[in-house]
Amino acid sequence: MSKKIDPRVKRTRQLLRDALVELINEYGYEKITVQDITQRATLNRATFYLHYRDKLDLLYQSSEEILQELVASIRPTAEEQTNVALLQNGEQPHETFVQLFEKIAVNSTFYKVYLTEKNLPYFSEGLKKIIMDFVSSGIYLMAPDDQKLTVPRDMAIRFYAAAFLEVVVWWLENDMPYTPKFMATQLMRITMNGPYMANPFL
Amino acid sequence: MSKKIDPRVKRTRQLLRDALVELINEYGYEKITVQDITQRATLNRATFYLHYRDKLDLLYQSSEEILQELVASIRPTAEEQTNVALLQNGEQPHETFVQLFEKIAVNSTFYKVYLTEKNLPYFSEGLKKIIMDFVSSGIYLMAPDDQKLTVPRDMAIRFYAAAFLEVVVWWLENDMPYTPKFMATQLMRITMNGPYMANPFL
DNA sequence: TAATTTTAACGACACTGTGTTGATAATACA
DNA sequence: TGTATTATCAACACAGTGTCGTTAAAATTA
Repeated sequence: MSKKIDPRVKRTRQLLRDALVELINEYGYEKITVQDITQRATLNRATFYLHYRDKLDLLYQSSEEILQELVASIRPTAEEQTNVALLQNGEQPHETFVQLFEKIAVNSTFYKVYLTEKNLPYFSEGLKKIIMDFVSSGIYLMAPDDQKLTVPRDMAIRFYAAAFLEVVVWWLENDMPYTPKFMATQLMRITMNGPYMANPFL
Repeated sequence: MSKKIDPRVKRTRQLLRDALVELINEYGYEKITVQDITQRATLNRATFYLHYRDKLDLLYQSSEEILQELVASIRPTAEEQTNVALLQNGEQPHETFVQLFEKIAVNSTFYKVYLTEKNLPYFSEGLKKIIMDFVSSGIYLMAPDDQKLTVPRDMAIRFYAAAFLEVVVWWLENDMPYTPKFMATQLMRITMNGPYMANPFL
């Protein structure tokens, strides 16, 4: 049951999504109107409403599409899901996060706009939730028992998810000065060892 | 040179700011209009424009006021600013963060609305910047030399600032289940020791 | 207290952007 | 080729904005 999509529909939606990214980048999400979007996409304004309810709906569907694609592209290896030793090593990058940075690097122009634009609905929150899932299963693997945690579990999950997301944004804002692998290594180091080098006098 | 403020002006602005918080809490920032705000404040719509340029301007000035008040209320002790030993102890809460949580607790209804409302302009970013300053000076005190850091300095600052902010939001969303002192202690523990209890087999 | 200044209230206005509709033209597909 | 489907276009009512001129109320000053 292959449902064929009218190529005109596909074309129109792509034009609208591309126009949205461009205009957010140029003027910011709040400033732009449906009129602006359709004008940039060289489409009639009424056509917009044949596909999306409003500006927010267009943004939401665009965001979902990209985030779903990200999740689908990150498949943790079976070994990594069970091998605790890999996670314990503070110098060994976590493969999931290497893939995360790599995938973002491929679509970096898109991610940069959607993540660095302040107060853009949905996208940052959506990515944070995805990262929370990764963090949550990572912590569970290392410490299935709450007593092995230094702080309440849900606090720890949100602590690191927000921190990781912020580092991703930092990386994009600075035009990706390091490789995905290096970034994943850094995240692992700061998480396992904290901000300071081990103090021999401690 | 004491500049006297007309009490009518003070009253009007307070009414508008209170109405804004209420309506954000009830309907969300995006949904509400200047009309709604003045109606809730029992003021004429034209009066609004005598004091603020638009809805965003009202939000911005309200946010600035609260954040300035927060900064002013947090005065680090001289000892804390120089005594590295206090910071090194992972079980001793940092006094700055105790005060931060305490101040937020006092105005918790306001902070809860402004911090948990998604995509509210200015406020979260403003608080994050304030926390970044605290984190930055804390890290500088512990590690004035970059070689003593596990990751690049600006990356570490943003990592922890975002993480701390997220924990504050988590605390408010869960209706402050722990005391400010406990929260500050938790932040210190997870920062210095990481998420997992020290492993004797490591 | 009385006079003067400042601010709020009110009604009206043009303007922008929205969401929809009905008719027509263009495109896709069987 | 014929039949859907989709896009275009002009027009419409509507909601919200920002401003203006006038009038009323309140605060400050003499």
